[in-house]
Amino acid sequence: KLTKTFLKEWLSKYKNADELKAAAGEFYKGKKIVVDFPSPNTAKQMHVGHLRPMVIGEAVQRLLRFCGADVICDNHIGDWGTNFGILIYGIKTENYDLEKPSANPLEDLEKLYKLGSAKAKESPEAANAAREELVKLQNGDAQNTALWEKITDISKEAFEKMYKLMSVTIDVTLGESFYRDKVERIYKELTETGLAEESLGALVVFLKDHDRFKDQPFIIRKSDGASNYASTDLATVLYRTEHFKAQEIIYVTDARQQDHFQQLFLTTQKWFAAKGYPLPDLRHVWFGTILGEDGKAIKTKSGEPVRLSALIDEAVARARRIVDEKSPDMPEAEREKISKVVGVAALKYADLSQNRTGDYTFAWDKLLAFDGNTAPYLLYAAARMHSIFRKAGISPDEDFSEAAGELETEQELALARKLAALPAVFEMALAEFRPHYLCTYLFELAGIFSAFYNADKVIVDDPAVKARRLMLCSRTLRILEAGLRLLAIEPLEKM
RNA sequence: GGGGGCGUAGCUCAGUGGAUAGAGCAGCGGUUUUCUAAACCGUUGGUCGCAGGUUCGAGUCCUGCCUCCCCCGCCA
Repeated sequence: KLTKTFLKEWLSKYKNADELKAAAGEFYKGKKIVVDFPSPNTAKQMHVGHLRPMVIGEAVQRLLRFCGADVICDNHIGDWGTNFGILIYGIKTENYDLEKPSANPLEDLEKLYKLGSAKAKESPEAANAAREELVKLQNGDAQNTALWEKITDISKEAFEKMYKLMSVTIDVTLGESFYRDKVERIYKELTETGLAEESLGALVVFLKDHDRFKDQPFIIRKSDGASNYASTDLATVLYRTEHFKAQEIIYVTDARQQDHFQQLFLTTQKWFAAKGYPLPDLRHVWFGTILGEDGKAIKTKSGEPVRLSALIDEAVARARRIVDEKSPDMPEAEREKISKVVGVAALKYADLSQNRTGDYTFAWDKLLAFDGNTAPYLLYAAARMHSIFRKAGISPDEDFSEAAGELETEQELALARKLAALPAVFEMALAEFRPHYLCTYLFELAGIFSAFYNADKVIVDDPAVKARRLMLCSRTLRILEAGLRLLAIEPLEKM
């Protein structure tokens, strides 16, 4: 039971995001953490499958930073592998000019890959030619290297646009190609320490004291001698430990990779222990699948993954229709800006508000519903708070605590109690990196505020009542906005 | 066969061993001369997949079973 005095003191103490951050900074105080996300593959357009790693990863990294961690967001792109042989083969057989301007170069590359892939399936000659292109690339052939670099540039440029649109933070981009020359050391050290062994021509790790992984191999070098996901991931752990001095590494990927990361973590533990390397905390923050109405992973009618850009366009268009309907008097430019913010925010929030370990059903109506536990509801609540201060001609940054009288009404107390509950929310959201706890809190906060807003008028004659209600509005606004920003949603002042 | 996840109101989902299991949507009924009605208030709706067990107390922990989704040697 929190007394009125305690609540008043709490509200007087934590006035804005900076003060909350200073207090929250104790949680992770200076801890060096690498967050691995969203890590897409190059030469492909982003699709609906990239939504979750982007929004969950970004929310997690922002929460960590807010709580005092020293974070590096490392975008571990898939820019190396067997598929480049087929792609280069496709580019060459079609005489495609990568320098030629195109409305959607990534879409062109996808088509070329499909073409090359189809040909390689049809004829052994084509399959061989594709393999040769790969070997040439791997051996540093000038022409193929130039093509590969251009493909990477085109991909990165397209990704940058998406990151900007989605407010995704990238500190470094060290993809799989970066670790090309770093895998030899992995083979050597894992063999030396007796962890890796030859099996069916491949180099594999069997974790002998593990019920399952004693028989299920962790393949770290393929039988053709090439590296794979496991090799580069091992090299990456080492690099992050040695170069970044990472104390914790967080991988944000889908649930299907759980076995991979368990094997990676267990192997790393044994390997680092044998070599005396400092072992960072290794965490796999995994998430479920976005399902279609049929209960299967979402696809378009033709069976293709839904483009992320198409999803965003649709969200913004739907937001626009609502803005036009609700605020017809607003200037065109402002309606456009609000639609963009609301549409993207709705898309992100629909994902973040779900417990990440479950699958969830995608439905346009639900994803873009502006009722209930959604971004528009929260944004609207914040906009109304701003409106109060605008109408009153007072800044929300003023300190109202001196003039504020004791909290009185049921709604005032409910709001104050909810505000003071914030620290527990951080604890919960961070314990297992589940941003939906923060979403639930913000939704409840906005709901209690709305009830308060309806029941207790803020701009009243009594100066003590007015001051304490303005104080409540100011604190609610600052916490709501800070919370939205942690979810990478930029609040609006009007809508 | 082994492993992971899911199963809670008509639908979509929350739920930290603790009180009479919650929200949104849908349904029904209200609220506006008053700071933005994208709001608020009230109300209908539950064998928490099934069966045992532990506990003063289980949606939550343990065991077994069932449905569905996913993973399990050269993709990432």
